[in-house]
Amino acid sequence: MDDAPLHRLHEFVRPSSEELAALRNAAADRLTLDRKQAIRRQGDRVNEVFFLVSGWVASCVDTANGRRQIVKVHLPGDLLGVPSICLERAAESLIALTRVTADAIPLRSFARLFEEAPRLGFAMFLSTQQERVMLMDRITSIGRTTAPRRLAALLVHIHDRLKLIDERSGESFELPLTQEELAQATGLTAVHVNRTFQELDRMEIIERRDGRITLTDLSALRDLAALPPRKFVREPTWLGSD
Amino acid sequence: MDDAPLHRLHEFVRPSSEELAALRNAAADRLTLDRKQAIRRQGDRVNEVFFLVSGWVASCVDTANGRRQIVKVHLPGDLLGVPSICLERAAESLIALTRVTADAIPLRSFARLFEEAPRLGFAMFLSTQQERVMLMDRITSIGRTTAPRRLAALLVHIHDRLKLIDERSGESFELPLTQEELAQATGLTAVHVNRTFQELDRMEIIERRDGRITLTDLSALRDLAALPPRKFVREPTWLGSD
DNA sequence: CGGAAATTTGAAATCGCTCAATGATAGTGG
DNA sequence: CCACTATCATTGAGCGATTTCAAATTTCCG
Repeated sequence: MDDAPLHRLHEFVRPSSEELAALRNAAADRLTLDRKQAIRRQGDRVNEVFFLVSGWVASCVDTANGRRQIVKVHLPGDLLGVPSICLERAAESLIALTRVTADAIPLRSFARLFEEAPRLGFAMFLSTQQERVMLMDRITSIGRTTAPRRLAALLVHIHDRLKLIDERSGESFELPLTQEELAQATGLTAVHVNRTFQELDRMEIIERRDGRITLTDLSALRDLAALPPRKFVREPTWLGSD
Repeated sequence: MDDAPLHRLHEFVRPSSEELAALRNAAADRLTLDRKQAIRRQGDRVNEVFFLVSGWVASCVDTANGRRQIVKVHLPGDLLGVPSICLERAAESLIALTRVTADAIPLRSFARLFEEAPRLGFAMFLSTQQERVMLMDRITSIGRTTAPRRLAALLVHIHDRLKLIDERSGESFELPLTQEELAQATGLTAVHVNRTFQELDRMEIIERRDGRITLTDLSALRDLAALPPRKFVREPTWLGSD
């Protein structure tokens, strides 16, 4: 009956059943969108956040001169649009990368969660810090590394997150991003992403076949990415006993 | 007696005197460091966060192949090292850009703030979302724009933040970053930062003289940066009346 | 099957990097 | 107060990674 994926904050605390109920109740209506459609657009008034039930979504920032950066690729279980709650108008567009279903959570309900389930609030705080670390790593990858490393970092990142969602997920998965979208995520050009893919192919550390990608040599790919390893805490001791 | 700058979360709520007291009490010991010294290093065990009392600090991520990205330039009033609370080992090094004084806040005390002053907790949540937006904008700047635009974006960003701290601060200020450090922040090379500065000089939108920089044509600089305008909310209505 | 979208290829241009050297500035100790 | 040193800023030349533009091919989808 409840087909919802595990919420991201399960990574940090194990929510009680009341807390889970509070989360469920917060959602107002459910959206369904096709690939390429916008859940909401940069500049829109901020009235809600979204819980991604199924499908992939990109958070995009568009510059004044019409260039688009994908700042985050969201997988099921993610909260979408949270950064913009501190703004009057949305910082990012939320664009469906696949067919998507998402639940809208009005800001008022979202804020109430913090009062009604403070532990959950703190878990969300931790989860946000995790997002910050991932953004920092992404900046580092884009700012300081070459195209093959950037692509490697993105692939490894997605791989690791898929694994977190589904333990059975292996080194082979569907990658529903076009090369144009991969370019927007890595700060490159579609053309150059294409050539870089071929380079990784040639090095035999990845394989591509009809929309699927296989990370043939995951550790080589990880080395190439050159990002520091990140080990996230679960139920940190300093959180206190209660 | 209390020379501490306004805490960043003042941007979102006006804390009560009890809340301010709780904040003050959370701090354990005060550190003083010289330029170039590390408050704490990437990979260190995470035991505390820091409140920056005076001076500038850079949050840096180092790649496995020895390159450094400055992911954030901190000004007085900032909390330092918060992203790493979700990790066992620090994601970033905190490097003093000037002579610095900072208060260490043990994680246990930091967590207690959320229980004792929940409104403050929510303000910190909002403040973190603001950080996320700024990281997203930085990624966009680095991933999708040219060197002059990146430098413009950084300068405008710092200008705006200085203004927030001190209303009297104008378009002219000390910039205590070397060109090497500016390069690490913008994803460029020191050499190229130098040439880009000369270009901005020639365009007469900035002026440089002994460590000071003047944003001669702020709006031109803003246009050049090409980042979307961000208007942060104060005391959002959806936060509820109490 | 037809048309649109996505991938791939090639060639040329450009932006930013590397390397190496020179100047400028500031701090240090004699 | 000056010589000495280290750090930082600046310059030049050549190179290389990535972009741009344009076209060809393949894949996807209705």
